[in-house]
Amino acid sequence: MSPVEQNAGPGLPEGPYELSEALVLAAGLVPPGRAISYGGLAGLLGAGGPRQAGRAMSMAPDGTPWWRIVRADGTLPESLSVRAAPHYRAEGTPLKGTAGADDGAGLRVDLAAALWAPDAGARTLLARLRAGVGP
DNA sequence: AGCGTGACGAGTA
DNA sequence: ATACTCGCCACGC
Repeated sequence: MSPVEQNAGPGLPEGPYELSEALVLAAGLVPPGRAISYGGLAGLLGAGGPRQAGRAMSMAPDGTPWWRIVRADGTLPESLSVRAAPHYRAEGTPLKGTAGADDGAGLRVDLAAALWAPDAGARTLLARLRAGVGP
């Protein structure tokens, strides 16, 4: 099964989408071991901005891989970083400066290495999200 | 309407 | 690398 099918399943819900909903769905397309910034996620949708992406993640339902959406510098707020640590370890997400806190505080994702570049399938789904969020 | 807040980001010192 | 400022923009009071 392809990574895209694994994450997107049979297909996206019918639009139109709330922007926050589209952002959550887009986050769900990010494969394990990869990551993208809040601003980057919004950029892929061509709508909203980093602050909206952050707010969407804060409200995201369980099951949303929120730890794959990080700040532009690869960090997350401390409390979130601690909760994200086990996921990064399990997914083998490229990290930078792994030395430091063992509790996962202050982790920094190596975005240069982990940055998610949507494949053809994901780009198709993103295009559908873009089309559904505008109107 | 104004005003503070926030899972942001870029620029400057 | 750290600290601080500004711009951003949706929300809630």
